[in-house]
Amino acid sequence: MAKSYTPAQTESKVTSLWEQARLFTPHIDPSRPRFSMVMPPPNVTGQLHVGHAQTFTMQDVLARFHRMRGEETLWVPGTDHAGIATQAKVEEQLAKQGRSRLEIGREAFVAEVWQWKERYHARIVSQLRRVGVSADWSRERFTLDDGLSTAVRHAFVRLYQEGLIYRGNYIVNWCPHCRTAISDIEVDHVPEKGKLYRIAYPYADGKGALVVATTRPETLFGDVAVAVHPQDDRYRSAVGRSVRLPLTDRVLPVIADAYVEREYGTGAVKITPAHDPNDFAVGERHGLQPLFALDEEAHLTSLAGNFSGMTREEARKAVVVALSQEGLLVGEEDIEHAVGHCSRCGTVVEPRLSLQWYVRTKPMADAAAQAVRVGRTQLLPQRFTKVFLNWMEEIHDWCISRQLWWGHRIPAYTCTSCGKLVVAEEAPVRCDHCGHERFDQDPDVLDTWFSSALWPMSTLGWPQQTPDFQRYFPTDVLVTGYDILFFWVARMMMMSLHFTGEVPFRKVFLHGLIRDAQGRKMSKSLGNGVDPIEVIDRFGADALRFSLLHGVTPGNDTRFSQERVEAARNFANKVWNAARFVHMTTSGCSDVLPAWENLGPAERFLLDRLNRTIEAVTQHFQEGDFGAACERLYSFIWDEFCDWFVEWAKTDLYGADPTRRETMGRTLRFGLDQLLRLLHPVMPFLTEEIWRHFPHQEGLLAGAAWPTPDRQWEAPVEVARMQQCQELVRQVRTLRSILTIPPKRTLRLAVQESPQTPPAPVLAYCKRLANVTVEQIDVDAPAPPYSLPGVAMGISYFVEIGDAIDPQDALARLQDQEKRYRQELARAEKKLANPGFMQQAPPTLVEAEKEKRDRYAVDLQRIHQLEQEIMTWPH
RNA sequence: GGGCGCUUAGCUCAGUGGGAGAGCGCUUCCUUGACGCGGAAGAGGUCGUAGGUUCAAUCCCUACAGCGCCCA
Repeated sequence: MAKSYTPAQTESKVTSLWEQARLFTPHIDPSRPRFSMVMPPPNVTGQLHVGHAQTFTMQDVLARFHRMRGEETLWVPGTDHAGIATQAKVEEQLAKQGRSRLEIGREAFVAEVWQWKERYHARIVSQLRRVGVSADWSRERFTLDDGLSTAVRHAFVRLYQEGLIYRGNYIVNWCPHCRTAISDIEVDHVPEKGKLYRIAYPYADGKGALVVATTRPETLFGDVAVAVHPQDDRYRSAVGRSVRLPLTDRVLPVIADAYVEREYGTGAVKITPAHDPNDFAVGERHGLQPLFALDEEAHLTSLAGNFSGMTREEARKAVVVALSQEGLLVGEEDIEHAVGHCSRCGTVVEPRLSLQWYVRTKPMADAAAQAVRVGRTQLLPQRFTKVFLNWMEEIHDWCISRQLWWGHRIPAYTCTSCGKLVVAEEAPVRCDHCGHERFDQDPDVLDTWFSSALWPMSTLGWPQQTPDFQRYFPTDVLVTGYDILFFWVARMMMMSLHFTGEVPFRKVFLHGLIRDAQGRKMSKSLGNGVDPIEVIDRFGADALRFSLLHGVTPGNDTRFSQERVEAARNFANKVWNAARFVHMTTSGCSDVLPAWENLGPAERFLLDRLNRTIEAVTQHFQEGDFGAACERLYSFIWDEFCDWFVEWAKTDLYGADPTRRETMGRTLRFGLDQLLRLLHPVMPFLTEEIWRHFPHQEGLLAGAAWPTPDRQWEAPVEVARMQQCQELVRQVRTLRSILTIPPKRTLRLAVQESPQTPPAPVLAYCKRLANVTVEQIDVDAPAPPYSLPGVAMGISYFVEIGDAIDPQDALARLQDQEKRYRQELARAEKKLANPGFMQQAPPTLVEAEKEKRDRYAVDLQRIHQLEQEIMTWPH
């Protein structure tokens, strides 16, 4: 094995080994337990960044973990067409070439988008493979595939037939830049400074004026009335009169409607039904015909006379100037209000009356909320449950039509002869109303999330009852970011429960977002997005994966920094070298663990620690706590295995006893074997490569069995003994450091025999680590010359310094230790003397406190003895 | 306005009702036969503020402050 781990050379090789073995394509076997999961499909809009790498690494860890546990594991990969986003990208590209989609037409444009899709799809798949995802590529899906499109049409038609999809003229959130409707949750509300204008609408009879308050004077050309509150005494006489609409010749009625807030502004509001949801409702109630003041690009319409053709912003200024010239601008007041922006392009959203398709969400939302309430689906961390339920309880109908070309075309057809609307999975051939044979299909497409909502079902074959669907649905786990809880998770819940009666997944692990080193969100405009491939090229895929999981808390955001990746790379190298050591020193040994009775204290210590690590890591993976799992793996491997066990092992490996050599060698190999299995889900390439250097029955590590804890490995006595050894070593090292004794110089260590003294084999492990020779002396034996005394967990010892010892110095050193131990002892005694503690603290804790007291009492007693001894030294 | 999260070592962040932790950085030492992408020894924190519950609070509760996110 090479001196350091070189990821570049091994990753592609290991990838092809996995693929040749076809380990990631499960075969249906109902006698086995099963684990299934769908990949949240990344958008083909662009390439992946490290945030994607994180979510897919988490999923990969779960897939590998469950596979190793012997479960028939399916992880379905795929990509999403991302209608509005991808269309915008391609339009941008065309614009750079001086072309536009309207110019080239729908068919040619869609062909362009498919080319874009192919390019980014290929890029995304190659990125995923480099990250190491162990998904079943033979089942890969794309939201616009035939099967998935069939599912979309099927769902649409059924919901329509059930009255859960309807078409209607309502106010939608209209993005004048994207020129499409968007749903409520695609609007970001941003507080902005604005003005509340007071405008005089003169009464038509010339007697005075009614002053209305508005933030949007430019829409006045769409006004159809002025409304006041019916109980507002100020305006009682105004109701029923008429006012003249400023800057126009039109005359408007003054109406009374309880929607008007008397306290806001002047208590009189202009009613513009085509551009405001509340005004629309008022218009409906009063039978008023809406008028469009703004067109689809938010330019003023011909109703605006001289102002027509202006943008909203231009028109506002111009209208205000014109009003003030006519003396109709009564006042303006600075205010702050929430303004809706298109979450895609940032343009201010224009509420606009238009004919759109909607999903009636209420019934489905109730079912979804109930499923979460009773725990059929569990959201983790749990705090997201409240957020989810809250949203579900206040859900609005979902506008699903988009005035785009890239997406699933709405399966609604209008007879060109009689105008009859037909909603059907396939285009109708003949109108059953008039017999005509020509239809126009609705030009619009569906919101991308409509198809995503079906993803866990449609990728498995739904609406067909395929073997995959029957075997793998409902899925077990969904891993995704909390940012798409409403967009996606909620909608999958609704669709799945409605169509199948089942929840789509039993658990949802919601994770946070990856931010840059300064804590900012990664974005294209900031240019702070990180390409996982660049990181992999520099540090290796395993280092990237580990860095993306280590130290993360479920549901919390994480900062990405190169230092973290470097630390992970160093860890990978550490693992590599531990394996290299085992490889070099134990080549003749089998990896079968020797019988327990043949194992020494160091080996038993290792197995005890290993046991706990297996338990902890298994539990953390099951709970989706990847950060905690990595922490545990890191400290077990680095601190316990490398820093201590391997160092102890050297004593036996380089020793003269062939039995010890064999026992230790086999334990080392076994320990490494187990460690590789535990680490494999997180660092699959490195561990698979190391695995190849050792002979195995099980084939690839990716297909090997997950370790199981063994109660027989619990060894509290040996662990305590080895901890004494660790403490003794640490104390000698500290002494060396303080006295600046070169590490090379071997010191003599004399250990007093006592009931607490560990057996000789344990003491023998101290020799190499502290670079000492060890001899045992009688408790009553005089201190060796030139030696400093100390006490370590019940062991009294003398370290021979070799120089003349100043008794004052030795005494001071002991007294310092005594002081610290006294404090500890006092703390323990104080607790034990507290009746409240004795009566109410858990008995185990009281016991532990007693043990602590006894331990410090023994140590203090030994320190006293040594102090007495020093007193007898010549001063 | 409602909800949620965060506030712990210089930086980035874990963590637990009962003796404050990691990584990086910093100081000193070490080319010991796995690893300098390493080893050893250290320095460094009134765990945001003020109350409360408890035998015991960094952890639970309340209020407040600051930062961030979501919803309206």
